[in-house]
Amino acid sequence: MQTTCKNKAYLALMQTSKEIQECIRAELAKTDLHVTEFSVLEVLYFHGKQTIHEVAQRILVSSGSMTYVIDKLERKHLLQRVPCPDDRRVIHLVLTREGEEFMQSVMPGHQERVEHFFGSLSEEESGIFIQLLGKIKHQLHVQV
Amino acid sequence: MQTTCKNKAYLALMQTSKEIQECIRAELAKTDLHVTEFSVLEVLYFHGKQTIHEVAQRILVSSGSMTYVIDKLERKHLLQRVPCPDDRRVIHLVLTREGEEFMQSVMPGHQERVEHFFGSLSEEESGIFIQLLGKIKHQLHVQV
DNA sequence: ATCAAATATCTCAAATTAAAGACAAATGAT
DNA sequence: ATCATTTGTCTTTAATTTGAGATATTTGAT
Repeated sequence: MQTTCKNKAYLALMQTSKEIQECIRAELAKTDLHVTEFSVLEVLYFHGKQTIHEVAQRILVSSGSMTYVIDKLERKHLLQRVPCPDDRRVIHLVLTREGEEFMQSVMPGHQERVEHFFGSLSEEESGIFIQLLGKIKHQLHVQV
Repeated sequence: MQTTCKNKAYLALMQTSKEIQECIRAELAKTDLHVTEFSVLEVLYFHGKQTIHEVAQRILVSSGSMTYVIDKLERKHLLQRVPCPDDRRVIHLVLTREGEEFMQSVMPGHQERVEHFFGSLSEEESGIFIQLLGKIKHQLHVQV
């Protein structure tokens, strides 16, 4: 029944991320947004105009889910689909002014919460943590 | 548009865990099991007999999902519900012999994959990683 | 002993997600 | 220029998950 050190790391990683997701969900409940919706807005807020495909790759959801979640966000007037004139297959997503304002009002609290989550880590430890995650993430794409 | 160091850590954590989950899903596709089903089996495999409630807490899914997923696993003869005589509200989950054998056949490959994911980390780094996750996880339960 | 509150599981409806395939547009090889 | 391939989005269907409420049991206070 012995688990290796790597397995411990794996379990800790998966469980911690899930707990964080749960906290974020609870936080977002007040705003009538779900985690996936918020993730889309977050990408646009930080990176500006993006194609649907780009956003999907960043937040790792299927194209079907993207359509669904964009529909909802568009109905809430938080973002807009903008067809790309250069490539007619492509649709860009942009925050509406309302969406921008919404994010500006929500992000401070969100950031604060994130700061709190990682508050027990020193700057140095945060740096190390990011670096280790980078190594792991890189390794994921290395073929066996 | 500047993101803090902690926010980078947060995004890296969430994205890496999601990518890993995606890898695991792809791996499990061959076995006709879904991630949640496998997670339940994993808990039982490592910790032995557990109540439904205990498993739910470990893998962080709702009670409704537990019922659903246990039904499926029971139909596949991989585990059994065993009512607890001491507390008649409680139901224990135990791997069947078939379930035990299945896990024994699958775990080596799974472990190998996990080892691969974390293969770019030294033993020392893995230890640090676990330690940092522990700090973060602990902090999650600290009230603001 | 009684009763309110807490706990463990289940049920069912609604929301979310993924998976597969369809379609249109762009790309690249010939 | 043509055509197969790839890319980006959408549609549809089926599977999964949550959330709220129901039930049964236990616990703890009176």
